[in-house]
Amino acid sequence: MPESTRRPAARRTGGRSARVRAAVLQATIDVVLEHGADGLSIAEVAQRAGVHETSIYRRWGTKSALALDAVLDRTRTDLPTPDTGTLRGDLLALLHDVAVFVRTPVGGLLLRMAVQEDLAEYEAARDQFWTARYAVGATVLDRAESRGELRPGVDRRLAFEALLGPLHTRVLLTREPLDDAFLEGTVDLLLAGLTP
Amino acid sequence: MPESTRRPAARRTGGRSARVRAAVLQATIDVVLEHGADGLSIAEVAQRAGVHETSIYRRWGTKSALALDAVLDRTRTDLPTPDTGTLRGDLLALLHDVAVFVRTPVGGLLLRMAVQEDLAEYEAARDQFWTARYAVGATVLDRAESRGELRPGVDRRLAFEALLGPLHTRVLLTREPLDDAFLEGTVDLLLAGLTP
DNA sequence: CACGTAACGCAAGTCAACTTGCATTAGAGG
DNA sequence: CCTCTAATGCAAGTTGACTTGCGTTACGTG
Repeated sequence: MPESTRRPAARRTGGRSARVRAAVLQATIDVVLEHGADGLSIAEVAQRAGVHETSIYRRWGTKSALALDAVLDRTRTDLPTPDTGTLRGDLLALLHDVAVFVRTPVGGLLLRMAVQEDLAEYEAARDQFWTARYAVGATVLDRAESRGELRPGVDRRLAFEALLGPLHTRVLLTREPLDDAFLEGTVDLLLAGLTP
Repeated sequence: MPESTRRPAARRTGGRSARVRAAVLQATIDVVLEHGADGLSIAEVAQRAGVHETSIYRRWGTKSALALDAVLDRTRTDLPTPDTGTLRGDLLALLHDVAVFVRTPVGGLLLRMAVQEDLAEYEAARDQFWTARYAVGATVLDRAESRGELRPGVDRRLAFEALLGPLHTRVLLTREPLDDAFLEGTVDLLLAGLTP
């Protein structure tokens, strides 16, 4: 039978598939929150979800892919766009929101998994995530410029990286605390610069 | 026999132990560079090093610990302290050196492994690493202050985090390229700040 | 409501990380 | 040179990630 006469291989959207997926992702989150990211066991997830191990392997393939999908499913990636009236207030609100998110168990896990390079299939998701975040930063900076609070010619992307970079460094590498002094210090340094 | 009468359990420093350690670490680096970090196999390392698997497991315990030890053994953690005569030149040289390092296979691997949290035993090494790096940054900033190039009251640690943070974000999260425009843009933004 | 098939259940097996108990070897100290 | 023992060699086993082949179920479609 020629391939062209067949239906376009309609996927099963609702019903059992959706139930299995929801149960597995929920069980995955539960296990990760209980035993940590390294304590994730496919066998335990399968048992809790009332599903056979094979079903998990056929749909997700690897443990990493399952964990990432579960975390992404629980993550609202849309960062609220602050509008406090001042650039300093907006940057501080942005940085604070991100700090709250990465201190969440799910948020911290997402950040650490994003560092792993073995998940080529999620490149699109990564690009979409950062594009959305950079758009929030650009909006904040555009508003500041229209208020005359921004030095002309500032690259939006560089500025946003300068805002979030120190936070990422602390969380992922040095593991120093994200206290208010750090958040405010980062924003004030970014606003004023190093030169007199 | 009371413990106090025994010799202080002299470790075998030279000889076979040292040879085995060197051979295993060299083989580990070779395998990682060939097959990538995920393609590291203890069996292959043991075979190449002419050593039994058990010896590796008894000394390093886990695959992660072995990989980290091999990378640290190959890493000169001392970052040269630049002295170009200007703050901008020094910051650019610092950032450039770090960029070159993290683009090295071993450097990139070290950075990614530092993110993993399951190696509690290496906390001391991490603290020492970052303390040394921050000292380099502080020296550069101190010299700039004595030349009158630095705004008074700048926190050394925050300034250094602001310099390296964007680079870490690009390498680990967004995976954008580390071209010269990025390095110079980051330094110039840090120097001038966002405000007019 | 009947049919086709995507998705699931089940059993069996592969592979590599990691463990354990015991024999053997080779440095370090006397 | 002799002894003690830390470190290695060796064999056997455990565990969990991941695969494969096949029969079964239940959702989607006519």
